[in-house]
Parts: sequence; structure tokens; C-alpha cells
Amino acid sequence: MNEAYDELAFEPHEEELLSRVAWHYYHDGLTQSEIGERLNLSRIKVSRMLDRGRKMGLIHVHINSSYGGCFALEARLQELYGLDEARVIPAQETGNVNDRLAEAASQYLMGRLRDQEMLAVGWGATVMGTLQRLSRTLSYKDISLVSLTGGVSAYIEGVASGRSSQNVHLIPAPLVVSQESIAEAIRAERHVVEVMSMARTANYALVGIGAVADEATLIASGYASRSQFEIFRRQGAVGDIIGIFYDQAGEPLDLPFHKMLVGLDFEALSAIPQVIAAAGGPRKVDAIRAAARGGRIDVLITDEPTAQAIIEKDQA
Amino acid sequence: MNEAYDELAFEPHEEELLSRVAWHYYHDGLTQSEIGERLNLSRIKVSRMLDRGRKMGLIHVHINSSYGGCFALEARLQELYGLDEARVIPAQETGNVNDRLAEAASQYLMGRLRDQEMLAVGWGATVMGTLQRLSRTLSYKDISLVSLTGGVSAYIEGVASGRSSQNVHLIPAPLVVSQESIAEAIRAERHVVEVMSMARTANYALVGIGAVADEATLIASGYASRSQFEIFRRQGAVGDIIGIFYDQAGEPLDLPFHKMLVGLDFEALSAIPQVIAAAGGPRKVDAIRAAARGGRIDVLITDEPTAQAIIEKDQA
DNA sequence: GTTGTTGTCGATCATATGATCACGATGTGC
DNA sequence: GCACATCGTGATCATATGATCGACAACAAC
Repeated sequence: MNEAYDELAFEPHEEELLSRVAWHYYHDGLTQSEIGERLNLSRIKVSRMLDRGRKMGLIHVHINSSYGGCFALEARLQELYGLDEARVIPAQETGNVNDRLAEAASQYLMGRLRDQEMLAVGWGATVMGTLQRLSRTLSYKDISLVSLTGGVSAYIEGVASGRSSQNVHLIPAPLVVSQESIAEAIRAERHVVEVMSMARTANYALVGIGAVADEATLIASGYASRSQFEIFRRQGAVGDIIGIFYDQAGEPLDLPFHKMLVGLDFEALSAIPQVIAAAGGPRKVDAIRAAARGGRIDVLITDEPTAQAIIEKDQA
Repeated sequence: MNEAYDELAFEPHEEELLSRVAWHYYHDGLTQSEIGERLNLSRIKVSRMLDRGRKMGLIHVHINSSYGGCFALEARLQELYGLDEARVIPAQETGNVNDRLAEAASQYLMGRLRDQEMLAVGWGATVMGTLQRLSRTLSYKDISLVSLTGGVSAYIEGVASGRSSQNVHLIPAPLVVSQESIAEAIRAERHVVEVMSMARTANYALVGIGAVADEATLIASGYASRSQFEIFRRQGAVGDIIGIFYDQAGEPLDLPFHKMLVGLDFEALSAIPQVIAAAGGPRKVDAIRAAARGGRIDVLITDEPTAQAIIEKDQA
């Protein structure tokens, strides 16, 4: 029992009055003055009673929504990792998690993107889904799109269709090539250089977070092999962002694979004012956690169980 | 599904925003303007969202107190029986119910009694307890006491001690006498007439409610016998107030016993602006219910299980 | 006793809130 | 096509609320 607790102690009959005041205020919707008249209290006293009631937890506000529990997690994530913002979508049996994350990410961006701004996008299934949902907003607000890496043309095109192409700037190359020398040559291409330097000026970057697991999209799409992933794992990789693998602390590893990538590096990514990551699922817990701890991202959009798991691991 | 319900329907993404607004408002304590800035909404829109959230039950305020459930019962009692006011004290294992009722009644009166007012009091254990707790307030506010019936001198004296006796007016007689003729004679006594006419001018009447049960204080104190009670019961009596027995509808019965009482009748009692009854316990459920239905009382102070039982019986 | 401390109270005032109004967008029926 | 109703929006304004201040009472230390 500390002093603060003692200060909040009260007489039993005071609790009765306090409860009554709270009841009238919240349940009956009376104003503080009306309550004062009924119970022979000054308006200001009623105000103070409500204040005390709230402070001591006598009055409890419950938000009756599946989102309810998520906001606490969001606040926690922001606090723990110094994020600008966290969005947590509620656990739900129905529906694909990635779809719902994409929905949430697109909503976030819709509210954030201003006219004439530029959005740089990374690679991944969630990013693609987000862009599809965003397409209307993009044209409406005249948003420019630019790619952070190669290999995005495949899915960007659907989004870009029907829009003036001058607002969409893609790195005309695959995400990964087979040899370092080829990657160097591509990175030296005028067009590639232009797009990459443009990407550095974007207002926002939207990226996915990949797990170092056999189910990763990088493997599914043929950009990497299982055996490579096994090696990455042994070197301490826990996840990747735009093809760059990092360790538990979120620090990029020194892998040959990285030299064959066509795209921005972490330094350039961090220079973008706000890096927004949308990722979730049990497999990605460590990847997301490391990215957050290393400060690789500014905004995290994830799902409730994943957020829970991330926080629990850092609780100890 | 009625129209009102349809009107309150909303899109899933709207719920997310609504929940978020509510969270910031109630949990984080932000003002509506601050929330508007964060979420890019006009202040007025935030206000309306909160309004909708409250109306559709998304926002639920819980009063975390043993009194919590009681207020609903109070509202119900007031509504069902047209009471000016109802007070329900929470169920509690510890402590005598009558003591706690007396405490509640005295608190109610303390808040209600104004300087120079007059309080008429009936007969019974709860009334006595209430007066004992009130004694300080009575002298402080210069309240006059007057008895509604005979037989109160025994316990009034403790309360009146140390106070100028001119403020206490007792009917100098027992509650019940053995013959109608004696009662008539007593009622004709100048002093008795004076006190009784004074009682009619009281601002408040404080009465108990008795059950027609063998444990009644009337029997315990020797004013009535078990066999009499048996007869009353057969005639339809469910309870008594100031010695007058009434039926299920709260209508006074025509009993010889009443003719032997020294005190006011129901008509005179009802003429007092506010009749306050304090009574509780399982045995008294029917007695209280009938009194309330018959409009015998204006204010009821009882306990939670009793209130519950009373309401349940009238629900059907 | 004085003095300082503490807490409570209500007066005052700046701010937060919600009611009302008028406008414009949208959809509907004629 | 044109009214017409309906809804959402923001502007404006009255009201509700809570922060601040000084006055005052209760109380402890001296």
C-alpha cells in the first residue's frame, strides 16, 4: 500500500454517493448540474467526484468491440519500440490474415496520404494487396508510386492501369539476379538509377516483412531457394525487408545474396520519413520483432495474436 | 430487426474508426479536437461518432461498485410504483440488514431535511435506529420531531436527550390499548390531540413496514399476539404501517385492532408531503410491495434482494 | 496560544461539448 | 429533365465541464 493508494481510500458512504453520481451521469445522461440539484451538491463537487471515481477505477469504460483489446496492444507496441504508430487488427477466424492486413494498411495510407505525395513500395503479397485496395485513392489524390526494389512490375501493373503512367516509377529489373556483376550492371543503368534516386525522395515507404521460413514468398516465387534460407538462418537471419535479411537486433547481415539484389539498402530506406510495414502471422513474430527493435520501421500494421506474441517475448 | 436497428448498422471499417475514437476519448482522455487532429476528422464528426457509439451500445460504462446493480432496481421501483424516490442498499453478507437500512435512511434524511423542518416518526426497530444516527443532524439543523403514534417514548428519549425538549413532541400513550373505549378516551386527551394535529403538519413522515409474521416487533414487544396475527392474516393482511394492517392492494383492513390504536390513520399519514419507509428482509417482501402498490409511501429504502423480489413479483 | 500545513470549498474563467442551422451532395419519384 | 426528401457536413453558438485561484476550516507542531 503506497501513499497514492491511501489517498484514494474513502468512506463507505462516500462510495455510495460516488456511485450514485456516476450512475446518474453515465447511465441516465444527466448533466453535473442536474445531479447536483438532485443530491444537494454543488456542481463543482459533482465534477470532482466523477474525477475521483475515474481515477480510482470505480468507473470503468468498456469498448464493446472486437477492436477493444487491440488498442492496448497498439499502445504497447508504440511504447516498446518507439514506433510512430501501430495498428493491430482483431483476431478473427474467418478471412485471410493477409487480406485483412492489406485492408488495414490501405485504410491507414488513405488517411495519411496527401495530395501530390509519393509512396515507395516494397515487395510482397501484403504490399500487393494493399496497393490494389488503394488504387482509387492513389488516382484521386494524385499520388506517385515508386518501387523500392526490382521485381514489382508484375503486380504493380494492375494497380497502375488506367492511370497516367508518369506517376508510376518502377525499377525495371527483377528483385534478385544470379550474379553480383549483373546486379551491379543493372544498378548502374540510367533508368534504374533514376528510379532509385526518386525512391529516396518518397514521403512514405510501404514494405512487407518476410520470415526465414520455407513458406516465404521469396521461395515461392523462385527468388531464393530453401537451401539458401537454411544458410541465412544459420547466419542468424530472422527476417527480411525488401530482400535484405537481418538478425535478432534488426541489423542487416553481410550476405552474398544482398549483393545480387536490385533495390535500395537499409540506409536509404531509413532515410524515407516514414517506413510502414504490414505483416502478421505466427511465423513472422521474430521477424517483426527484430525489425521493430532495430528501428527498421516507423509504423507497424499487424494482427492481434502476432502483436501479443511479440510483446510477450519482450516482456521478460 | 426493426428500423431503429437498421439505422444503427454500420460498415466494418466504420466500427474500427468508431472504436478507435472511443478508445482515445475514454481510455487516453484526449479531447474530441485532439482525436480529430490525429485521425483527420472534424471535431464535430468525432462528437457524432461518440454519440453513435453510445447509442448503439459499443461504448459501455460499468460502475465498479457493489452499489452498481442497485441503481437499476431503484429506477425500477420508482417507475413501477410511482415513488418519489427509492434507495436500495447492496446485498452484503456481513452486518445486520436493519442497521444498514437505518444508516441509509438517516443519510437520506440528512440530505433532505432543511432547517426548521418537522419530521414525524412511526414505530419500529428501523425507525429507532435511524433516529439514533440522525440525532446530531436533528439538533444541528433545528429539526422538530413528532410522533405519529403512541408508544415511541421509549426509544425517542435517547435521541432527544440533551436537546431542548420543545422540539420533540410525543404522543403520551402506548401504541395500542386493550379496549376501544380507552383508545377513544386517550385520543380525546388535549395533549394527545395537540401532538396529533402537529404531526399532520410535518414535512416528512418516517415509518417502518411490518410483516404479518410471528417475528414482528409488534409481537415481540407485546402489543399484539400471535393469534391476533393469525386472524389478521386470514383477513388478508400482508403488512402494517404505524400499526395499521393492509391487504395486497395496500388498502387498510377493517380490524377491531385498529380501533384500539393511538395514532394517526392512513388518511392523515398520506396528507404528509413525503412518507418515507425503511424496511427490508425476505419476510417483508409482500408487505413492502403492497404498501408501494397502494401508494402508502413516497420514498422506499430497502435492500437489494428485497427490491429484486418485489420487482419480480410484479413483473408478470 | 501561534504558525504552518493540509484539504475542502465555491467563484471565476477558459475550454470542451453538443444543439441547431444552413448548405451541398446524393438519391428518388414524378 | 425537375422537384423533393434524406443524409452528411461544417459553422455558429449556448451550455457543460474542468482548471485555477483564493478563502476558510481542521489539525499538528511548536
